[in-house]
Amino acid sequence: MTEQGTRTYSPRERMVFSAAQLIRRDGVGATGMRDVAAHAEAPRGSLQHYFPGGKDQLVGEAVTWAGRYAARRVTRNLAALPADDRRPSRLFAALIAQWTEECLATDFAFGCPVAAVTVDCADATDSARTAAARAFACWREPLAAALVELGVPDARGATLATLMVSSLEGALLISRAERDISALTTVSDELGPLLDAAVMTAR
Amino acid sequence: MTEQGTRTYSPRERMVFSAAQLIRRDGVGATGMRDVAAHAEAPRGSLQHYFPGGKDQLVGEAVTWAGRYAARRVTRNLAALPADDRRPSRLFAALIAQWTEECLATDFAFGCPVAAVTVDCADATDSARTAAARAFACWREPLAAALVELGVPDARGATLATLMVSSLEGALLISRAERDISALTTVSDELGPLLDAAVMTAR
DNA sequence: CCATTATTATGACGTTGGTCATAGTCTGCG
DNA sequence: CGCAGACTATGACCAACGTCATAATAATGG
Repeated sequence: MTEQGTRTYSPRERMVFSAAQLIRRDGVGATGMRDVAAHAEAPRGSLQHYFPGGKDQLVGEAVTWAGRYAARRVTRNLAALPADDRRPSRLFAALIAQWTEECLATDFAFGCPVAAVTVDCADATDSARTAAARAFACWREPLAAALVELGVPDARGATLATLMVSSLEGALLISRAERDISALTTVSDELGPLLDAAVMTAR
Repeated sequence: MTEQGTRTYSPRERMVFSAAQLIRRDGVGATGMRDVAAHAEAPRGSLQHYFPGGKDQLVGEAVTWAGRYAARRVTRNLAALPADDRRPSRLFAALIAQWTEECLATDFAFGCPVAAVTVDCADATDSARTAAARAFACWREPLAAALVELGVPDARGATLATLMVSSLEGALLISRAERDISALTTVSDELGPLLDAAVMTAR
């Protein structure tokens, strides 16, 4: 009721959001529709009303939402870079740091929902697989643009963005399995110089 | 019966092997015990006999097997490197190539079983999660040793191995979602120079 | 105030999954 | 032969899931 800064979300939005949360914690198979409704504090009857396409539709929307969320993180972290030190390595470190904090704060309960959908549905439901592909694209696109803005040559922006997302995704996987953030920090430290070197080659 | 080069596997081994195959294709949740027995052409009754610990035990053994399999791949590809060009980038490219061929040959049906178990069970069954962690360690260890043998300083062997596994794992995820191997080749190409540069710094 | 639509409530159906119980078959050895 | 032990066969149980059918309630606009 109280209309503060954070706007109030509709039940439908909450369900998509909750689906993404549960999926990235438990996987697609272990996430039930009833669980989603309960987690979103939304009526169960609304499921078939808002998502007549069933679970496939809900999973698809959840992963799409996750892709846009990741993209927002990129542009936000780019904007937050200090004016006197805007190197690609700083952007990558900031992104890794955000995931790292999330791991620590939640005791490694959450992974990436896009990864979860890919692993669980890549060979089953094609709609979910293509949604995951779009989510990855939606994530890499602003990242490539950010790299170019930071001085990386156009030709390498996209490939380095792919490398960044790959490393982040893999390190997140390892960190979650090991319940230890060292994989994340290692990737950030090792990849930083490579990213900054790409700026120099523009010369 | 006929004792040729490929030895014959026991029903128990076949079930562990089949479990890994099905898990990396469909995920842990979507892989049923009955499916595993059928895929292994093993009697269903043997499940409770060989795996009294139930599905958890089977999943754990499958991911452990996968870790050892990945480790074997590393040492084998290291040994197969040409004598006149033994750079870390060649080893990484060979590993990536193996996954790439597998993706293409199976129309991107399979991912990594360790990733699947991590995504599906990290927050549920702790035994599976620790098994996945051990599998990652079992994979990285010979990789770090290989890098050192190729001239990488001891201090960086482990961290670069982590970076390699992370990138490979993440690129595999993206490639599977996109049904396109470009993420895998990109990672291989971009990371190669960095790996070789680590040899030079030994000077 | 009514009618039409949007939303929510609830129970049931059919399937599938993991697990257990029980009994059967095979194997080797004394 | 006969009897352990290892292995296999099979059906039942219970819980959970996605989906559907049906009805009730709220919101909206004329």
